Amino acid sequence: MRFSKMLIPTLREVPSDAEAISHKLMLRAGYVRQLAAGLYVYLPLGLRVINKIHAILKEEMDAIGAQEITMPVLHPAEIWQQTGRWQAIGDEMFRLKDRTGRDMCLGMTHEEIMTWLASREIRSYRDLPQMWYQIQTKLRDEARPKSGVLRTREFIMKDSYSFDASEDGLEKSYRLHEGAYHRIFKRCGLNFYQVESDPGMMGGAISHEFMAPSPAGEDEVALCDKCGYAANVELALSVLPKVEFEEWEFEEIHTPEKRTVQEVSNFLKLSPAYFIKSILVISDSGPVLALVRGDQDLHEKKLSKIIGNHRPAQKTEVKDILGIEAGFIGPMNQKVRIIADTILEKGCYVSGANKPHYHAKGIRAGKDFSTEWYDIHVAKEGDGCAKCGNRLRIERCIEIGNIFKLGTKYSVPLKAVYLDENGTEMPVIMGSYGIGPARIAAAAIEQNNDKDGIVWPKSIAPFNVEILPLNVKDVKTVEVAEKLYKDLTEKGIEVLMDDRDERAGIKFKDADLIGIPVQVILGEKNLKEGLVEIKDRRTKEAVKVKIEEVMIDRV
RNA sequence: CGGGGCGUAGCGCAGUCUGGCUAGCGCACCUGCCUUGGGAGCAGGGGGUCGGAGGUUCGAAUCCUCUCGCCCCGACCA
Repeated sequence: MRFSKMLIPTLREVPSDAEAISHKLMLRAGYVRQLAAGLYVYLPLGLRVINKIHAILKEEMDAIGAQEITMPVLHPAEIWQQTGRWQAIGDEMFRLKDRTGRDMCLGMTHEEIMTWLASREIRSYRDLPQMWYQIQTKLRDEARPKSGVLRTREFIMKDSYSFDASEDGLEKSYRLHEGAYHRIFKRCGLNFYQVESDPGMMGGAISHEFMAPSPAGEDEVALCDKCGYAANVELALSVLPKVEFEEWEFEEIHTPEKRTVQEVSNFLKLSPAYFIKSILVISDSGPVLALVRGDQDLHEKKLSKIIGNHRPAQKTEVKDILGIEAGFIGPMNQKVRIIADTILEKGCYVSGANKPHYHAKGIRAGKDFSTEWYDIHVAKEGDGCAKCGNRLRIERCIEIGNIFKLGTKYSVPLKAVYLDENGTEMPVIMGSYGIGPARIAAAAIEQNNDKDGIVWPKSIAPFNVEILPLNVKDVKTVEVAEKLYKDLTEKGIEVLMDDRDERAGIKFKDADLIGIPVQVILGEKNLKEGLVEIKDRRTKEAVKVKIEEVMIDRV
C-alpha cells in the first residue's frame, strides 16, 4: 500500500482523554477513533492488525478440530429466559423489543444460542464431540467503558464451545483449547500467564484466565515463581507472614474514642497483625460476623462463596444486632454466625470488648469464641504461597482469554441431550472458551512500545516492511523505491511505502509511531553508492546493504 | 450507580474566579516561495451557534437553573 492512498491520520499531540499507553498510541498512530464511550472505529491500519489476529485464531482453532460458524447478534429473549440469565443479568444486557413487542436482546455471549443449536442437531453419542467457534461481535452495556479498546461496549470475540458425552471428553476439549490458547498468544508475541479464575456468572466449576501483564490491566494475579501457582486475586489463596505472639492474659483496656484498627494500633503501640478485625455483614439469611487479622482486608468474593449475597451492615444495624457501636465489636459471646480467616486459629489477639470505648486483649480462638474457618482475606504481595510457602508476587494484567468448564449448566435447561450407547438420554457436557482480539492488540502495544511509538510483534504488525523514500522529488529515489515496492510485494511481503511528499523528519516520526517492524530507508547519498538502509524498529539498529540485496535479506 | 474532573477551530490549550474592544495562541489545513536524514523557515489565508436549553442583565464563553456528553477513581463486570 501507498501511504498517500491510505487513511493514516497520525496525531502529533495526544488526545487529552486517553490514559492507557495503548489507547494513546492507537489514537496517535491512526489505528482507531472513538465514536462514543466504549465504541471504536477501526481505521485501515487497525483493521489490518485485527485481521492478522483473526487469521492466527482461525488457524489454531481449526488445528484442534474446531469448526467455524457464525451466529446472530440479535437474540429472542425466550432462550435467555430458559437458562435464567435473562433475569440474572442486569443492566449489562442490551434489551429491546421487535415491532410485534417481542422481547429481544443483543448477545453479550453465545452459550445460549450455541446450546440451542446443539439441542437441535446433536442426537447421539456418535455426534460427539463437537467444537464450534465464531469470531463475532458482542454487546454489553458496560457500567464503565475504559482504557481505549480494552473495555468497550461493542467488541469482537473469538468464542468457542465444546460439546462432549463425558467429563473425560470435556477434559480433552478443555486441554485442546488450553494448548491452542498458548500457541495463539505466543504467536501474537505476548507475555502471558495462565491463572486459576473465578467462573462467576458463567457457572461451572473450573476456569482459567489468560493474563497479559500490563499496568493498564484491570485484574491482579498472584504468582508463585517457585511452584508455579498462579491465580486471580479474586480467588488466590495465601498464607500470611507469621508474627510472634505473647502469652497475654485476657484483659479489658480502656481505649477512648479509638475505633479503627489503625487508631487502636497506634494507641496501644501494637502492630495491626495482633488485632482481629470484626466486620458485620448482612446476608440473605441474616447477619454474619466476618473476622480477619487486623493487617488484612476482607475478601468479599471469597465470603460470598460461603454465605451468598451480602452487604456491609449500616452503623445502626450493628448496634441493633450486636448491641454495641461499630468500632468496639469483638467475636466473644456473639449469637450471630461467625466466619473467620484461618490465620486466626492460632495466636493471641486484641479486638473490641463489646463494651463502649474498651478493647480486649488476650483473645484466643476456641477459648474466647468459636467460628467456622475459611480463607477470606485478600492475597497480597509478599504473602506466602498456599501451596509451597514461597513469597507471592502480585501482578496487574489484562485478561486476554479465558476457558470454562460449563458442565450441564446450559444443556439441561435448553435440553441439549444425546442418547448414549445404552439408549439413555444424557445432557451434553459443555465448555466455553473466549479470546478478545482487540485486547490482544492493546496488550501487544502495552508490552511493546518505546518513546517513539508502537513496536509491533512481526506476526500481527499491519505490514511487514515500510519503505521510506526520503525525497520523492529525487528521480533515483523514486525509481529504486518503486522497484523495491514491486519486488517485495510480488514476493508476498506486505509493504507500506511512504510515498508522500513530506520531509524526512516527518516520515521517520510517523514510521516509528506506526511501528512496522522493518524500515527500508532510501536516502539520496546512500543511493548514489548503490546502498539502502534496513532498520529494525525495535533496536533502531540499521545496516546498509546493496539495493539488490534487500530481497535476499528480507526473504 | 456513588465520588472527582472536563466540554472554547481537526488536535492541544488560554480566556471563566472578578460579565464589557471584533473570542485568542500553538500545531494541523489551504496558496506561494524555499527546503528534503528526525515532526524546518518566510509570507499570505480559511475555519467557532464557546456541548445544548432556559434564565438574570443594557450586555454572557464568563453568573444562575436544568440537561447532554466524555475522562478518571470506586462499585459492577460473559
